[in-house]
Amino acid sequence: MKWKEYEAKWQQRWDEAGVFVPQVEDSKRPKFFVTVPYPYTSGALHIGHGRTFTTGDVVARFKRHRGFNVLFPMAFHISGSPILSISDKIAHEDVKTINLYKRYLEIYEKDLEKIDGIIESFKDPEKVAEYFAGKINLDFKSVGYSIDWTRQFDTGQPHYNKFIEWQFHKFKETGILVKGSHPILWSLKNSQPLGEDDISDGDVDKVSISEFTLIKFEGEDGFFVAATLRPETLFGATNLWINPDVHYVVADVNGERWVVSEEAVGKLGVQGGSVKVVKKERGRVFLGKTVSDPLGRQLPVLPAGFVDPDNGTGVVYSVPAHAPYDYQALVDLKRDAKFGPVVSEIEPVVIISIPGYEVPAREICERMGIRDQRDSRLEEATQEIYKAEFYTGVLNDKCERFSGMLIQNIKDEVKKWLKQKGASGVFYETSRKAVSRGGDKVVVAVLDNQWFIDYNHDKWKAKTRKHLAKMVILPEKFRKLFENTVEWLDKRPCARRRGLGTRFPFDKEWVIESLSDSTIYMAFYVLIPYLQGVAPEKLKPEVFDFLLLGEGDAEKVAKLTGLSVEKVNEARKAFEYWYPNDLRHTAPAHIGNHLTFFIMHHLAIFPEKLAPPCITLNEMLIREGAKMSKSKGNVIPLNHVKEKYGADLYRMYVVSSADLDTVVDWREKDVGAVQRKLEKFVEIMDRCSETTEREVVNEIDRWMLSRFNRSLKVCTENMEAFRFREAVVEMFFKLLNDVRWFERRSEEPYGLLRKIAKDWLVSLAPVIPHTAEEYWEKLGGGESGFVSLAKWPEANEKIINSGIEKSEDFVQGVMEDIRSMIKMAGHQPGRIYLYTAEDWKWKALELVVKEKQGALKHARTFKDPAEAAKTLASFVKNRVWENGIERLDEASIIAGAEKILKEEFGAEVVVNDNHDPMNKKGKAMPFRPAVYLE
RNA sequence: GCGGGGGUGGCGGAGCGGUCAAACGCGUCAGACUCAAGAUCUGAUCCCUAGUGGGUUCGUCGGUUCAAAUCCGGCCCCCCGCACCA
Repeated sequence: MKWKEYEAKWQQRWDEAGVFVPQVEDSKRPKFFVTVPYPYTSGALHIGHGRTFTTGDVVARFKRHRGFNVLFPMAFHISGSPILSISDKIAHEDVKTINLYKRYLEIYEKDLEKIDGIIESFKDPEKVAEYFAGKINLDFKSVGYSIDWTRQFDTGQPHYNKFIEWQFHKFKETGILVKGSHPILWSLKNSQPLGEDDISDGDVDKVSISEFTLIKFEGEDGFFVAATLRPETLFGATNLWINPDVHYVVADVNGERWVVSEEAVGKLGVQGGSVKVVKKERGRVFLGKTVSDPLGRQLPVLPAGFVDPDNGTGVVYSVPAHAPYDYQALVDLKRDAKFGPVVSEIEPVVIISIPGYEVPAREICERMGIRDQRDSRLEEATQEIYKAEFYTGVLNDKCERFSGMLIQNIKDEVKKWLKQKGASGVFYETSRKAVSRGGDKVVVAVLDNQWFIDYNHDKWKAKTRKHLAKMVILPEKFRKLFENTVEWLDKRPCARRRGLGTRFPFDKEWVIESLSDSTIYMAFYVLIPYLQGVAPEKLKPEVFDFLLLGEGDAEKVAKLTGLSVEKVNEARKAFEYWYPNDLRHTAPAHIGNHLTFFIMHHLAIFPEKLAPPCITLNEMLIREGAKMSKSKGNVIPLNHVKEKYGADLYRMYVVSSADLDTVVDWREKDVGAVQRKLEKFVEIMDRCSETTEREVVNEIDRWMLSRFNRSLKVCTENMEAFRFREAVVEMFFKLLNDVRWFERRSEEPYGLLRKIAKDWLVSLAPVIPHTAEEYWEKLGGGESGFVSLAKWPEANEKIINSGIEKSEDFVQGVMEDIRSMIKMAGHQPGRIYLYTAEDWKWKALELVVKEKQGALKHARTFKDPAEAAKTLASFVKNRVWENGIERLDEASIIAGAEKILKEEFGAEVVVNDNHDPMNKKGKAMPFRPAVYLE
């Protein structure tokens, strides 16, 4: 295909001419600063990622045509743990990872020999980042993004680190940075935090952290510590359960003596406790003993096989009235020789009232016919009771101060109360049993000295709500998601133990978390041209204070950095010129974190006028109805676009096939349809470039120009409103159909089309820039520079002519009628007679348009009042006034369309002839001539 | 569970109070071109009807209105997010 050639050609020319590298200007030309989040460089990007960047590029290009000085920069994100994990895995010869990356490399490397060497280099994480950054850069160029690459950086660079350090200094000054402890998923074996990616099946079956309440039961060996998710059930406890066959330990925990399972003691050790094991015992050793609960009651310790030593503490208190497992275990134990007598004295204590139950656990076990405590249906029974109790349960008078309260309201209250009594603590457990990809068990650890960003700090949220209300969010339906996110954001850890990025400035053991280091970096794009020559260690916070906030003075910054005072002032001026970031465009997936941080961090540091004014979003892209994923093997890398489809086809498809808030479905068949349209467009442009421009000679020429200007008007309005699909459908697809019609109707279509060809090219240049450049040059536009920088055409309203368009609609309507009649008749006519409506029918129509229902009373004034009444009534029924009907000279319009009618039907067309054997004349209505075929 | 978004023809999807039997595309059918296939072009594609007319449709059940795919309420179903993950 020829466009492969010209796409590369124009990309190179743009590059050489620096077309997309803007300068700070003093002129009145307004600036427009647009960003799309920098990609994470752990692998190849695919056409789904490309959708977002393409949309951003369309905006950037459109704004350029509209006279803005546009800054559209790009950088690369390498912060966080994924790239590090990849390197680690490759260094450890992880076959799966190595194969995955080999496949990635095959996308880019023709020379397969080189792949092993590159993989080898990936043992260094920086090489991974560097490699993919380089490739993504080329991918982006290959689809024609109008990016200013002179500002490219990555988030591991020392200059960037200094900038992020400054950001956190600011956070500290404002008081939003706080310190505390925090639970995370952890590998006990490697003493390392585990992210979703590190956990086996972590992506499909998420592991979350559950908070258990520890409750202490005092016995002669120390405290038996039970872990529960439902501390309020303590009031109904009747005994403790211990698994007789597993190992328990007696240990010193924070100065107290505790009895817990062997598994639990390891977990306690990483949850902030100081733990020392005193001795290890089989569970059965403790059976039959008595403990006292926090309410002062004496409870027996009994055996139960269902107790899992690896869930919670392996010590469970029994609530037989409400927990089916507990109830059934007691029933089972009644038959036991040793414990039977003790058990028979135990009565379930009902503490929660729910409709339909007296003693819920007993009734459900009996109803379901549970056999024993190994019965698998106990799980189901438990769920049912728990659910009912959570939503409808009310604590009864056995629950002291909590009686009468709803379960769902009191959990935290009970925890607080138990804590005050000194009878409880907190224990974290994973929501499911999980192992890391390396095979070690996943537990929960509590990190002390964790740094948080406190999103609830002071007036921050109030300020955010206020600003958000003023922001433009498009599509508007995503606004609610922002509002909700602002509400639920709480303290969020912002430093991690592991990962690439910027060291936490107040504690260098930590690394700034990767979402928190990419929220105000748009400012860095503005500064980077000025900072590149400065040694990073010279970039003290004072430097950024001046450049970004105007605090301090240029002389001091010049001294600190070694830059000249002029240069420093220039940098400050650049920032004042470009900021705020007029538009941030990305995917809705980021609303729940990145985008909201983006807004809030700006508000925390900058004056409100520099906070983001506008965010636009586009949905994802799927392929043939299915999500693209590595495992399905249906991913199309962005790199394949230029070879397989061509950049302009890809861009046109992505923009035209769905609105921003709708998923794009990449369907090969539909892509082919768009391709044919593009080919048609190119063919028209070729013809235009081979012809000389001619003047308007007839109505059909006027029609074409009217259509063009109308489309241009609609297109411009939609582009301005970010409705790109609509804009392109109008300016490309509909207009192509019009041109096709015009080709049939006009003797010399291309001479006339040449008049509008250049404007047409500019209006499509944001979407198909390469084709636009190519034909811009062919049509002689090149003398005035690149089409990418051409002025957007203005629709000429004076040329838009509804009357002419109506006439043409009329011709098409007549053709349709004739066609359907021929179809019904089943044979070709030799002659087609058309009869237009008589004058009085037009008068009737006009009367109804003017007087609506009132027109009916004028029936008498017509020659044939009965006929007139019927006609008037039908016009009223059809509410004809809503269309603002204008009278057409139908006979002469048909005469003007003689050529196409003849061509189409291969028959002579006769208008208003006296020959009317079927008496059709009377059937004619305005806009609907009667037809007789002969 | 909480929060958000949706359910339109054989399919993907526009439409979001009247010009709607519903854009555009895919698929299917017919015709043209071709030795033929493919591509391309032209047309048809809810049902009835020698035509501009009638009938039944937009998850489901109701309601508001002269008028509803479009507004309101109930119900059913699907998708997405819920934090330390980029």
